[in-house]
Amino acid sequence: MQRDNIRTYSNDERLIASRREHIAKCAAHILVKKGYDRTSIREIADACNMGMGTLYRYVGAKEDVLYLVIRDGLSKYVRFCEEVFEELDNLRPVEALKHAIRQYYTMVDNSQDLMLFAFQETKNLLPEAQEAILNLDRRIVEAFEKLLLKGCEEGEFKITDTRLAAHNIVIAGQMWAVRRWFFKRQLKLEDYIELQTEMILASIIPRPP
Amino acid sequence: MQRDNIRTYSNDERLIASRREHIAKCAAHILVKKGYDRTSIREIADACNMGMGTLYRYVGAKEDVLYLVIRDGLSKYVRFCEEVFEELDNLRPVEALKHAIRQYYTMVDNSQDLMLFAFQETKNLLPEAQEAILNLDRRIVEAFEKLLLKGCEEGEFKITDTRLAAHNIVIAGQMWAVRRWFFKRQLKLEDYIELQTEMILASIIPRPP
Amino acid sequence: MQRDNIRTYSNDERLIASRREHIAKCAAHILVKKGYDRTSIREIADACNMGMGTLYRYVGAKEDVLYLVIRDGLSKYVRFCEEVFEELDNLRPVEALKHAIRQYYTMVDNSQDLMLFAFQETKNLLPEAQEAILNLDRRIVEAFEKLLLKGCEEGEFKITDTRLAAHNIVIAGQMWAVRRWFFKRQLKLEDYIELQTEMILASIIPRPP
Amino acid sequence: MQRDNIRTYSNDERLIASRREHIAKCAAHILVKKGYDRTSIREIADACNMGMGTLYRYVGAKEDVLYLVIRDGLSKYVRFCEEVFEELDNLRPVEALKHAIRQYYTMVDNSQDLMLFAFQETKNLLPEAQEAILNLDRRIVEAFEKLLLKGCEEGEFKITDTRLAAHNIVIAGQMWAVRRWFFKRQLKLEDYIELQTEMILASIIPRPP
DNA sequence: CATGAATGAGGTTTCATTCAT
DNA sequence: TATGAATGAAACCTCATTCAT
Repeated sequence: MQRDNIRTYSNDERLIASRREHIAKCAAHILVKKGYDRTSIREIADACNMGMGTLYRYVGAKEDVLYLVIRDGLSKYVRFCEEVFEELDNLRPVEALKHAIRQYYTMVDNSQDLMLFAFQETKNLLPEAQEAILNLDRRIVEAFEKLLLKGCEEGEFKITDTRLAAHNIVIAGQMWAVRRWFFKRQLKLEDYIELQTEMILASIIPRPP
Repeated sequence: MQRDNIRTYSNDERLIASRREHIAKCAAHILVKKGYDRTSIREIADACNMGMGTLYRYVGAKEDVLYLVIRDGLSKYVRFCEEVFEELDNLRPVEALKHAIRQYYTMVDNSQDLMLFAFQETKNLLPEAQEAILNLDRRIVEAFEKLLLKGCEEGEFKITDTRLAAHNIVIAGQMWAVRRWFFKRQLKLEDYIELQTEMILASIIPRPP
Repeated sequence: MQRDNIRTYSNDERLIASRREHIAKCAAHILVKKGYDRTSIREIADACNMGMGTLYRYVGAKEDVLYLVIRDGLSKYVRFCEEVFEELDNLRPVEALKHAIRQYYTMVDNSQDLMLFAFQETKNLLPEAQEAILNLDRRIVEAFEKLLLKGCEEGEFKITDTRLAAHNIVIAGQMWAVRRWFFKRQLKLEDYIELQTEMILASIIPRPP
Repeated sequence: MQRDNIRTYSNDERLIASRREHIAKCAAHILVKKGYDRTSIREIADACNMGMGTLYRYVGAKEDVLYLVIRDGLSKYVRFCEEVFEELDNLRPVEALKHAIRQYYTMVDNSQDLMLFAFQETKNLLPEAQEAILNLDRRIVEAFEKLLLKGCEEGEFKITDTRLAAHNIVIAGQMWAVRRWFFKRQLKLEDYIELQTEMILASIIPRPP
């Protein structure tokens, strides 16, 4: 796996895909909870209601499970974002951005553990797999960038580097998960969204001369 | 260690401190390069030019080496920042902030690997040790907050939540290390600093009515 | 193990039991010969014709091997004694006791090494496991006590404290194993049995007024 | 040591002897409490208020400390017994034996821990050292045997094998230490002495025809 | 296709002993 | 003479992976 040319014992592509999805679903919880290195294959197999041998029919190495879990978890949200953002097309740019930020930050809040996990454990993947994960991240950034570009075109935003601006928006969202120890005591998600939105808008809405 | 009341076999506080510093210095490179879980005690000891037994005279467990490395690396920069920021006192707030950002981001750039490492591996520490590390982070945030508050008092900045704003500045800096895969291909540090400074200022400098 | 609720990786109770028996059998010789602390897990595994990992599937810690060996060895003999003593029911008390002593002392002689081993190493077990071992010892004492009590009832013995007397009989037998260095040079088992029997009887057969 | 031809760094025989006595005294408690294998040289040295290096000036190996402790502890009591038994010369044999038993059993009771320790750990000594320890045991047996022989000569005892009888007396005493778990719950030392004395006498006092 | 028993390399940690000071 | 820092062999134990069933 990971390289998508993993040696597998099965030839039924359909079965393989479905089993891998099952694995990604079931292994997520225990991996996220215990950490990659501290979770054994046995525990993963148990969590998947499989024998260890069976697990290895659909996965080439432990690392592959990690990849499946992260990819499955993140791509779900990427797709969700892309769909949601699509629907914002008929809103004014500022409104669209506000909605997008809210959606994204809420989504991050809902899957804090997974995000943090992906942040910490992606390093354990092979370079190719890492790249695949990072691409998911890129797609989110690009989705925001699209909104920003549209705003620029319509003259509502003034941004030197839209890619960077989009990036900052995404980062600020992820930080809600990664640095929750910092915020949680003094800030509610709702406040966080509001404050960050305010700051973001302040930095991209052109000021009168 | 970690709790700073580790069982040690030596009573010479001076020696312990110096050896631990040595360990923090020498272990950093290999730990950062290979990752905590993939580096064995034997490798760490070798990197420190010590026998394994000697290492364990100054450290209660492998985890302690991780703590030493992270704490040593980060605290060096925290102290550096605090000192540098002190000297910005006589500058106008905007200038002071610009300088501070430049200093901090440059510093992050210089110790990219360590920052990323700390980000990914702090989770392996005991809660108490984690807290100690996070406190270092807090001090940086507070140092920036101080600058922002001064700017607000002097009427040059207008910020709803200075803590959050300071936090965003720090995050953006750390992101240069954590997400270098994202930037490196298209942005030089100098550009990054300039662009981020621009966006940050835009979000905190009050606009004329 | 030891507590009989050891964490095991297998669920097949039958297999576990059979493997543990195998371990008890195979590990006995080397453990008895080299001593518990001086025998490594690797040696034990070799003696069992197993990989170390396999050994640990059926045992939670090295200590458990010790428990298995001692329990297996002793319980075999306890059962043997209880069965043999049962058959002495129709003999006159004096004859029954004589037979019992002979049987027990002979048995001790046959398993000298194990008895000595059990004596010396039981201290390494967890309290619960120690208790289990000591209970085996108690059963032997009780078996003898039953014979003594019967003799008292029938007026053939006169004993102030039957428990203590039974205890002495057992001790004298075990001493043949524990202190063989003392006896072996000057006494054959046969002589030892005869002399001890004589002294024991002298101390419990009432003398005519 | 042990072989009394240990390589030592000192030439001052007097100093060596005094240091070794010191070691035997100071190490006894911790060794008895924690067991030989579970006590480290460091702990022993600490207990002796010495550096580890210093300890090794007077001792050739860890085993030697064990030997010193056991020999020192036991010989103290052997000498005590021999002296006490000497003073019983003018008593009638029965009375003398009664006193001797009481003295010995009481002594065992006072040094239960050491006796048990010696019992369990002597096996860790070199054969020569084991022999030295066992000789101490022999001396006690011989002391009792002397009393028994005197009684036989004076016609008050009738014993087939005085050595064995003496041995049984000693064993019964040591059992108070070794099997305290068995007795302690139901028997006080005083009772134990009385009962054992009764049984011993019954087995050696000739009965009228 | 499914299973889990078996494996042994390799992990962390301890400790008896030496030797420079 | 006294010290204790340094050492590395060897201890116990885990676990990713294979393969016979």
